Amino acid sequence: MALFISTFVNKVDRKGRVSVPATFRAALKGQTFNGIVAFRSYRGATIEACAIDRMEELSRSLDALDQFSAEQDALASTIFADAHQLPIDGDGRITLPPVLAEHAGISDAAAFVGRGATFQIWAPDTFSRHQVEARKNAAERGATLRLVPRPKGE
Amino acid sequence: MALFISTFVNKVDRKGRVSVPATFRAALKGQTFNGIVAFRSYRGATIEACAIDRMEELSRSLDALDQFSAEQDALASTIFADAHQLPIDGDGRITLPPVLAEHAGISDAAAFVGRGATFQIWAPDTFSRHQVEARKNAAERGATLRLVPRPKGE
DNA sequence: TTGACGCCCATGAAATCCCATGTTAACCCA
DNA sequence: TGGGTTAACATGGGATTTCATGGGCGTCAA
Repeated sequence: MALFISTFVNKVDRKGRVSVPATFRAALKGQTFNGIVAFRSYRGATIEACAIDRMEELSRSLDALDQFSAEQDALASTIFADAHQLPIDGDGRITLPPVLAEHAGISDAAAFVGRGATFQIWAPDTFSRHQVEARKNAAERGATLRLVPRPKGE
Repeated sequence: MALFISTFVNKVDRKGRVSVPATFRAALKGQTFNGIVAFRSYRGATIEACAIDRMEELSRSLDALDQFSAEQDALASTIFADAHQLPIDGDGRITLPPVLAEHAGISDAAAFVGRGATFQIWAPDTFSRHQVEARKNAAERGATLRLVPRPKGE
């Protein structure tokens, strides 16, 4: 299972390219598609990203719903239609599509933020503000987490 | 596993030809039929499309319904009877049959919309309106998708 | 003959690959 | 432990290929 940890800030060059942090690339090894899948977050000014495996899982989950149902339709067009497949080039970089960069307010630098099985891409200053908020929030609410037992065979 | 992701808008030339997005073509590789299967959606002004493999799956699912039932008959005649096999030419294009183009209101451009295992073909402006709706719908209902565990051996 | 269709080629723009460089971090050896 | 060497990585720019798109030509059938 791919694990994305820590935060890295890299530059965006005039072609719109950014290096994907080396540790993230390592986590992506052995996928059927050498790259990431990215889409606009519907919760804020950030880009959500994950490996293609996760999309395959999502697709299977969609198949479990009734084909041609309204629910299936809404989810499919929200998740898959808006996603972008970003291949990683020989130098470990991706090119950010303008739509995504604008949504996140990214211009000359991008912050890669690990979230476990997925990660996010932020404009660095937007992220620092967000992080302060999130920490405060967690402290106030005394957020806790219960560990889920490991599935068999992993 | 074939996965159709993202949205691409391509032009329709005066012969009725459209380029199938390169990534979609890649997802279609290794099929028994080099092309797509397309039929009019009965839910809206769009064309449903998928690989030939998917039709075989649908056929199996259809067999699981009661033979001669109203539902089985409805699906069989809306999907299979209406389906067109559209071969992909040497330049990666298909020719849209007038019946389908008219149903979707497509004239000079077509939007290829990924939905995981399948995709849709829309008139670009019709689709943008639909997408706004779908997003709102998904957000309101807080629609989430329970991830289905990965099958063994994958 | 005319139109539908398949096949081939030309073109411009955009995406991708390739190489060069500086900088930082890891490593090794005395 | 400290200094020097090496390797990994991020980054910039140029070269090359892919891709979408337009058009032409021959074939076949109505």
